[in-house]
Amino acid sequence: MSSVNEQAPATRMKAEDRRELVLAAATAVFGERGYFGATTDAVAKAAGVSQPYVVRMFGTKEALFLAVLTRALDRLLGAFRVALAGDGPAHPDGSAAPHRGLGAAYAELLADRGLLLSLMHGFILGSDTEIGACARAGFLQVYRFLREDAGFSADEVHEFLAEGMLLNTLVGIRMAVDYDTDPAARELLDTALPTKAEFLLALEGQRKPQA
Amino acid sequence: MSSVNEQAPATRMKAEDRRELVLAAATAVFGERGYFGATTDAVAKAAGVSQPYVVRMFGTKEALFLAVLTRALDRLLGAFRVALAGDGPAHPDGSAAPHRGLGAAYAELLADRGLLLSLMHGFILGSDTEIGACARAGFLQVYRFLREDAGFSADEVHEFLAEGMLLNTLVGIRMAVDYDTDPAARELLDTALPTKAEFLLALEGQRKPQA
DNA sequence: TTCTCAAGTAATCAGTCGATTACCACTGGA
DNA sequence: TCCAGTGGTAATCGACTGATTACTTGAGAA
Repeated sequence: MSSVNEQAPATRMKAEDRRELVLAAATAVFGERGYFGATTDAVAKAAGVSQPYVVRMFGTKEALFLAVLTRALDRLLGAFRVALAGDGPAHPDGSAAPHRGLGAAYAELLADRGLLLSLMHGFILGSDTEIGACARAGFLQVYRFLREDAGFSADEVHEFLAEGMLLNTLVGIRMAVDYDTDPAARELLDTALPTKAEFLLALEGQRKPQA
Repeated sequence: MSSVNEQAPATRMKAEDRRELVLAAATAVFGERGYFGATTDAVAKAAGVSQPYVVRMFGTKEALFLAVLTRALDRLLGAFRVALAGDGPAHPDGSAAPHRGLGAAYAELLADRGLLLSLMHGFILGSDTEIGACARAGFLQVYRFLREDAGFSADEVHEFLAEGMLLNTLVGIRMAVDYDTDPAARELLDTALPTKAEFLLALEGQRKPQA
């Protein structure tokens, strides 16, 4: 219908660019259906290439998923780092309070549904040997960043992560589809996304175009 | 090699009991691998019956998963209700503060890994038409309970749910396996489970029997 | 005792999916 | 210009899985 989707022999492209394109497509697909629910063929179609090419590019479906997780974590930490960097000058009183900046950065990451949802799917598959190890390492990497680089206290990290997991869940459950019809859903979303509710609703394509 | 697992023609049983047994097994399997990752055969083996019987009992795999979600929500709300009921008398000052009681009830539910993890898997599959609808309805049911029956404010529900989602994630990711080796994991778990860390570690079977 | 229905299985099928193989076509340097 | 390597596909295979069918067995009411 729209965005990423071709059909013909797929215009030639440098492998690195194609890889990034496939990773982006895979992130979307894994985010929607999880590791087991996603198929390499769905990823291939979303990326506009053939299924065997996707598999050969990463070796196995599992390796592809791990690549998606790694890329998502890189993006997450990257966004956090720029938020942290741009936070200092804008803070005249000198004392540390990067919560706002990092929170906003996180909220913006929600724009790519697949990114945080793929991570979330990975988190929940902790029983899987390889995926679990990757997920734990990534989660702890984020923890350490918040604790050490961002200067959060243990309680602050804890609160920040809890907030993040709730947001991920609300996006995953597509709570926004009930925003207009269920008062509880509306209140919950308004509370969880103080000023961002409209923004989130829009990018979920759940709202009529509205005036 | 322990708990639920038989082999021979499965001793005869009343359908209702068998159904509960299968639901318990399915909860464990879905909790570990998610909806798509779990197989009806794995559920059957865990319940000690044949695979066709599992399917015929619920019609489809999806119906089985929905039954698991419904049962999990019933248990969750049931545990909340008893916690809320037993909370009144123990509170001499009269003012409302059921947070402790409900939090403890939730922590105890973590003992059944599958219960909250199956829910979590359902939550994240919000894009699926049927599962998503069931998950949203259940989530909102919990929200309303906390808001109306437990008397939480919108902010309190929000905080309580965030905490819950983080706990679910920590259980799903099996963070406890890194408790002994990674200081960050230890700090995170100690912060998230103030007094319950040891308890959680034990029931994940991740700790050596310890003195 | 007998008869019937509920509890349960074995066998098997059709669709799906990840992976493999063999092949094709462009592009850029010698 | 040629040719080698890279970017890509078509065809297909084997394993897995959810579902279906047809059959078996035990318990309890008449």
